[in-house]
Amino acid sequence: MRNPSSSSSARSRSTPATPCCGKVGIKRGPWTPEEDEILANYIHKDGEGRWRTLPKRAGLLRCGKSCRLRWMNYLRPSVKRGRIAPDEEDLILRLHRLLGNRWSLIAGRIPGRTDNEIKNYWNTHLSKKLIRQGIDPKTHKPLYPNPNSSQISNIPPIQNSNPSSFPLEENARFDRAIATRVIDNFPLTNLDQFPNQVINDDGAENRPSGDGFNKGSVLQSRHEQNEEEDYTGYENEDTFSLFLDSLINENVFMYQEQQQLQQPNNIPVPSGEPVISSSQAIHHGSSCEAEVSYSMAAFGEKDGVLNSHDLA
DNA sequence: AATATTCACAACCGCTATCCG
DNA sequence: TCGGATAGCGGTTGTGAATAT
Repeated sequence: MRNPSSSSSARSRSTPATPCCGKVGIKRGPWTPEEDEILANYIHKDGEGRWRTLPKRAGLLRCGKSCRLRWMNYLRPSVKRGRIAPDEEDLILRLHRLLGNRWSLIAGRIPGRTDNEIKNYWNTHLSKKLIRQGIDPKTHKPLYPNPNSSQISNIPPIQNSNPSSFPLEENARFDRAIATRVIDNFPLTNLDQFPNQVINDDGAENRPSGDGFNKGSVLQSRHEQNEEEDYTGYENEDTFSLFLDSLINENVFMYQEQQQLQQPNNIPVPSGEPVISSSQAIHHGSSCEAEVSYSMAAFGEKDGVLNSHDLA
């Protein structure tokens, strides 16, 4: 991996002089350690935000957009460096299967990883890996439905970091059934209101004010201002977060049961999906356990909970 | 050793959503 | 209501490093 700060600003040579902010004389290309230090020191002193005017205030010959990107993707203390771990890779696969190219949403569930990093990792590693396995990385469906006509039949399968997460197609059917139902109940704006989350040293999750957290904080302030009104967005946010957490743990029914406790008859189950029986499981406690077993069997896991050793 | 190719990823671009006067 | 400013997102580009020939 090349050192992003040590290389010369070759991009500025090769790219036409059309700075993203429309200003001439703005430096582009790789950041130098000196620039990094100036930016980091300034943000530590004055905080994030007001990116357009930040370069001038900090004394940088960069556009605000570039400063923001550099801070978000590289300089932020919460950014984790290093290789994507197998369990992180597996989580990316699962979340992508559920959310598609919603990189910021995916990144929000993987502490310390940025959307850009996950996007890059997907494009350079995971999408190719899925293709080699005969799986369409966009749909997570088989590229060649008929195995007899498979053009990749002679290609040995890639060993997945977490074999229990495959076969993907089985999982995808299940996940999409859930996702369809949930996304229908969480409009796009609500989905996008889920900020990245930062894990504190003590392990608690916070929602700081920068890096996409503005929407969440605005949402909260709106909620506080309109407590008298029938406003459900904030509840949806918590519910969706809970849902994603449950997916991460592969315990979808924990989510569903909490849904039932909070809002009975909240999410209609579409017909024709295998998960439809889960609603029966909720309403008929005796069949719940069997349905959990069925659904989790599709994930190749036991007891419906994804343990850390399962991911290792 | 020289050259070509592939890989990995930082950075940029264009666009959209939201805020705010 | 409108329009400018701002923040954020996802797609794409282009570079240096690594590897193959």
